[in-house]
Amino acid sequence: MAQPSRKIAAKRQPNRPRIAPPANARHGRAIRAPRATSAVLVYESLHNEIIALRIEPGAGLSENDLANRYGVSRTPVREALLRLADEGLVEIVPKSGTTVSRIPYAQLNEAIVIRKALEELAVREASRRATKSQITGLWSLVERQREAAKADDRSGFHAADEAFHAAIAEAAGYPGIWHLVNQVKVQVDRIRHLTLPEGGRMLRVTKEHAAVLTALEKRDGERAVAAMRSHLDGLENSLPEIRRRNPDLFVDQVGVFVLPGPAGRKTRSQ
Amino acid sequence: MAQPSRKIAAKRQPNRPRIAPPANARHGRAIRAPRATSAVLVYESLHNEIIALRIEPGAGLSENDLANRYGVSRTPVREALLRLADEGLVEIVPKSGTTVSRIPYAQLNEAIVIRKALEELAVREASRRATKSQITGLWSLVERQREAAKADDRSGFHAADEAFHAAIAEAAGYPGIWHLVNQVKVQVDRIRHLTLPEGGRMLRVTKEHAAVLTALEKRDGERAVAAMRSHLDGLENSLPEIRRRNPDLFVDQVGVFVLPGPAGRKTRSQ
DNA sequence: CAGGCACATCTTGCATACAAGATATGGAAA
DNA sequence: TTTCCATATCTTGTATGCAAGATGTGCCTG
Repeated sequence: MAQPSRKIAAKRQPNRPRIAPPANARHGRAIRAPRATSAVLVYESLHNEIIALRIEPGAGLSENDLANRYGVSRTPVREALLRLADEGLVEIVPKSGTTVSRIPYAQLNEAIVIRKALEELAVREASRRATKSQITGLWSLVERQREAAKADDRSGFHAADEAFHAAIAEAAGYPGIWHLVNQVKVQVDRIRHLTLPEGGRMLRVTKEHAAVLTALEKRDGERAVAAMRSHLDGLENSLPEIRRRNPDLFVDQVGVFVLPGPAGRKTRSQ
Repeated sequence: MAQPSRKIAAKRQPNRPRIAPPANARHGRAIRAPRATSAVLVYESLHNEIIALRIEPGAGLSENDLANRYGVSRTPVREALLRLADEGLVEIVPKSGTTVSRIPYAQLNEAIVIRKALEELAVREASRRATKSQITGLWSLVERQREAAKADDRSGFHAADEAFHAAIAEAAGYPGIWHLVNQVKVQVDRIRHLTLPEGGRMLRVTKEHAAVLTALEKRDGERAVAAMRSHLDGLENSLPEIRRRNPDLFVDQVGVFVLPGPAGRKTRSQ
């Protein structure tokens, strides 16, 4: 491949956009205003399927198969897979194949610790800077969440949960924190569906949010941080039990052999 | 686009890799063991050019031009640009064009604050968990940095600087922190070359690292955190002056019009 | 029966052609 | 002169074909 022959600058380029693109990409991958292209649709579909564990960790993905399945060509499928690989949800081996990543168990604890650090920063700052209207909005989110919990609407509950955390970051003046948290918690999200429907969990989480918000409203930053911390401790403790129940979904260390023969447990999807 | 007709799982797929891919993707984009493909080479080249401001913020990039310049087809160029767009270094407007992002000034402070939170977490934990050999390795990095500073080797100095921070995260047992920090500080890196060669800066930074490490070695976590914090405060204060000297490189808010006519200052590259 | 090697067949990486939309340009009309 | 519109030409998005490597299969050889 040739090196660029000269400094890149500006021969006349007649078709240059005059409007700065929408404020999507903040710190990185993040939201990216859906361009509604086939590639984005495929990406979102695969992302959801993988996060929801509807595609089994370790399963093979073929660009051709996916292209047929979605009725598009390999090009947008490939674009989607490359983004998923950057997120760590699939693993591409150059001339060989692409598989859905197993959940890297060692990263789960790390992800939770990092998330706590980021969200504590957010809630501390939000306690100082949140406006009255932002606090009102947060209360309405808590209320919406309570309603979803009572109606046993898990999907709506989860949506309100995410909106709450995003709004905290927004109120802190650091909206990028929520984007980062979203990146960090990708693998953690995959085990969300594995938590047993422990009775009253949703109402408990709602109360924890309310506790955070009560402290925040009183501008008691440290108490808000503590409440957020204990809120986020919830999942961490249940990790070992979840793994015990679903051993095949996890992997200890990436880069090791997966024993395929009769000696090892058959871990490949088929 | 058709929806996938049935649950994705496992018709027989003869060519499935048996070796788990190398442990590249940790939390996200991150390192990704260089696949030495054309797309990666183009990506790395463009990434470096943009970070070093050798390509002007606001300049237009055409896939065709880049393909010619690098002597490859549009396909790998496109793959590189998509990754850069996810990182926030370029902005793609669908059927119109691609430009190098201007530096979003508002995000710089946020990035620095987030970085501080992450690195404080890392150094606190490293103070507890670092092994003797890790501490020895850190001292050698400080020494290497001191040598580069004395030799006025800015590039070597910067490499050692980054290695030091990465090693702290490693010693903390949270290597993913460094990957996150790398993502967060992308835009900040772009103004690194704009700092005036304030005399003795490199030696001062080296001393700050030594202070962090001295506290860490004594297992005095809080003092190490404080040292790291003041270390990272350095750049934050110089932001306004840097912007004052290079107003065209920055943008306040994304999503606004860029006045192209004679009424406004001509901000496009050509 | 065991080991090894050639080959068929899959995989991803890249090049190229086409499609559809956005912008700039130039001329026509007021 | 100013405004508007048709159009040429650029842009990115997608489809498709080819290339090169990797893996599984089965025959061949010992």
